[in-house]
Amino acid sequence: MRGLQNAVEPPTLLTIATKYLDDGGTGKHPRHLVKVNKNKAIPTLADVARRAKVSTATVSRCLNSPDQVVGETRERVLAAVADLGYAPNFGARALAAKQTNTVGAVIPTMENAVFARGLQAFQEELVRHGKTLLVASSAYQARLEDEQVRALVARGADALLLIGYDRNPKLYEFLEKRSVPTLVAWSYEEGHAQPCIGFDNTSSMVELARLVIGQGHRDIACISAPTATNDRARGRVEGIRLAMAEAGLDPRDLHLTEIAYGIETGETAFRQTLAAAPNTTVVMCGNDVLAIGALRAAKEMGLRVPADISITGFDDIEIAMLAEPALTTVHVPHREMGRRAAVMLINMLRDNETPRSVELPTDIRLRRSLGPVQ
Amino acid sequence: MRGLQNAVEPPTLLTIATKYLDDGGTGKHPRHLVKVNKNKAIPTLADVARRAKVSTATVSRCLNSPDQVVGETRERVLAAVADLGYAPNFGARALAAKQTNTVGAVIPTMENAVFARGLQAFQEELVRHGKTLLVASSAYQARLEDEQVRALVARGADALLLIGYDRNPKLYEFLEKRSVPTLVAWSYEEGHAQPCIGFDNTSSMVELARLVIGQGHRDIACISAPTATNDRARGRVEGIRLAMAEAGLDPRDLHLTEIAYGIETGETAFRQTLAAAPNTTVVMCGNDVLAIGALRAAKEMGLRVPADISITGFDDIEIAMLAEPALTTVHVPHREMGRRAAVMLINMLRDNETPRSVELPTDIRLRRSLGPVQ
DNA sequence: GTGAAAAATGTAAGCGCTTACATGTTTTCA
DNA sequence: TGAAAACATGTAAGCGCTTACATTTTTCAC
Repeated sequence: MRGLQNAVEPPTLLTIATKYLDDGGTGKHPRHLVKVNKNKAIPTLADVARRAKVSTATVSRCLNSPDQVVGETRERVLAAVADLGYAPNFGARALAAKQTNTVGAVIPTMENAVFARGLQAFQEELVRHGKTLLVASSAYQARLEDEQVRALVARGADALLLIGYDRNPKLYEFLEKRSVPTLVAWSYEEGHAQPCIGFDNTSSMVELARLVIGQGHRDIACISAPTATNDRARGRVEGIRLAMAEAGLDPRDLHLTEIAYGIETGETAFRQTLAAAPNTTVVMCGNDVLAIGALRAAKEMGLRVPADISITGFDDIEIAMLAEPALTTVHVPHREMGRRAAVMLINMLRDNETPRSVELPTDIRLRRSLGPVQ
Repeated sequence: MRGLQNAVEPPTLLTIATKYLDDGGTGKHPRHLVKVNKNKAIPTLADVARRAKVSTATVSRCLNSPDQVVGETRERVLAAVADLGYAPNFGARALAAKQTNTVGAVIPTMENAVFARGLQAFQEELVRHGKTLLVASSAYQARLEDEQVRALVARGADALLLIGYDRNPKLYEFLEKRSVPTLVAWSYEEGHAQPCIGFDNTSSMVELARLVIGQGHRDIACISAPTATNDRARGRVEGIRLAMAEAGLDPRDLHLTEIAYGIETGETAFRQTLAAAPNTTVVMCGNDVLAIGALRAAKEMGLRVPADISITGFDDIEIAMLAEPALTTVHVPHREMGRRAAVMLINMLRDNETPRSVELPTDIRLRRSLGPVQ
């Protein structure tokens, strides 16, 4: 930021001299350097005002609401701004104006394409409205997420985008107390104080599971991220169970393995699953990354997909389509979610009111990795 | 941010009453609301100080250099902080301390896994040092990048991470003038004022091209991102040419197609390439994403890879290994690059000096998509 | 126990903006 | 033509921190 200069540069001869001489010996400024505008000190509003022979208020108005200033004056000020290479000091502006024009987002990780995509669209839309994005990631850890949220708020985030609803109620209280508009994405659930934009993880998975069951599968296994602190993962597992119950199967028969997201972990979980439940005919995975791992493990084990075993994913990231065989999965409109999340948050900031939550549709992408039971 | 509350909430009865009564009728505060700590006004440092019965300086020290405060006092202050739910005001802190503890990064896009990965590692390392990440993306457009860099600086970024060296010299001047420490990543080139961390795009590609030529390929085509404003893309193409010259081939015979990065664009470019240069036996792509597109197009065209045509990529993202056939590519240590970039930038911020640039090694991942000429 | 040095804490001056209100100047129109 | 309204600009009070320097308290060698 602008003042940095003073902090990082060793005093030059000029500034040192200034230090002791420039207050005219009155002793009124015993401790602070007086700015010397040569010597590349960074210009302030006051410098601009002086040069343009107007008050600081007028300069400020020129910059923030130019139509309040008459043409001639404005030009003079703008010329001074250009001459001096002036740019406003961020901290001062934030302090005085009580907003930073910065929006924070805490996501599990940028390494999963779903978040990278969503965030990219989110950021693009923010820029369009003159906002900047602060990013932090939680690595799917509640404690880290908590810290990051607080850090972003402390860093002046005017509003926040969070993924999913599961988190410490204290954190929501904190956000409430600080009146930080917060939007939840990647989930759609009724009955929360915070608005959301997302999709219904449960019913999306119900739909996919119906399709799976329709193919004759009865021995279903699921590889999921840990469900205890992840409402999206929980919803997806629940979806499978609901569809099973609906089809007259016992939901308790679902063979569930919980493991962190990752290709390697997906491989591991797949092996474990088949070791523990050898009759499994389909492995429904909590996301595409796990499914890719499962696919790879299946290949290594000499199993043909889908002849010997079917595998499904969730998200429809690029890999899903490129895998061999291509992955049956649930397509989620990540980019749209990101873009619209930005719009909602900007409106919340402007109108200071809670908007209606938005449910986005998902759809099944039926590809070769899912086949009928042999 | 903190003071937002005043700005967005309509005055309540309580605050209205306060407005006119609370200065004890002295008229000393005719225009400003006096804070009412009930009624969810946001606590300030002064509130904490009052409650802990210490000075604001002590509270500040507790928060910023706790070891300067004796145990008992510190606990009392921290208790007050917790009771009040205090968190420092960002703008005030930035203004007074002349730094934001915020680092900016402008990358082409988060949607390419290489940047997502690098940025993820970058961010994790920043967090470890108490810094926050400001992100913007340029979509590979110079003008947009220029704007974003200026925006991040205006938003108080203490330091900046940029991708590649190619950009308007004016922008470098600007950064120089504002003394914003800047690190260039994804490139390694000598002779620039800004330090960098990255790899030598040219020599990495030379190595891969040697391997290709070693397999007997003579009719080489290349699909690259536009080279005019992208030193990395330019270096890679140059690498192919160098290797050709070295092998006694005419570098001008390289059939080059420039197109934006993307799977679809890769497909398109591949078709164009084979239409224009049907004797091509290998298509070397500027990155993995283009290569995946090429691979797909080849399949659609009924070409066997590598029997009929070889294809190579660059980056070694996840998809490269999962593709069918798996992609021969140049492995780049993106995560390490991101992590170390953060460390370098933090050191630059601390020591206020330009560090030595760091060259990271790359290595070839030879996989099935490259084979000998038939 | 004493005095000096070290450690802890307090005081208060900014940091560079925004903006409520005050003041001065030009329009408008009866 | 003159009073009111509309407009342009100025004045100066914060915004909530950090930190240089001042003051008070503790520590410790002798």
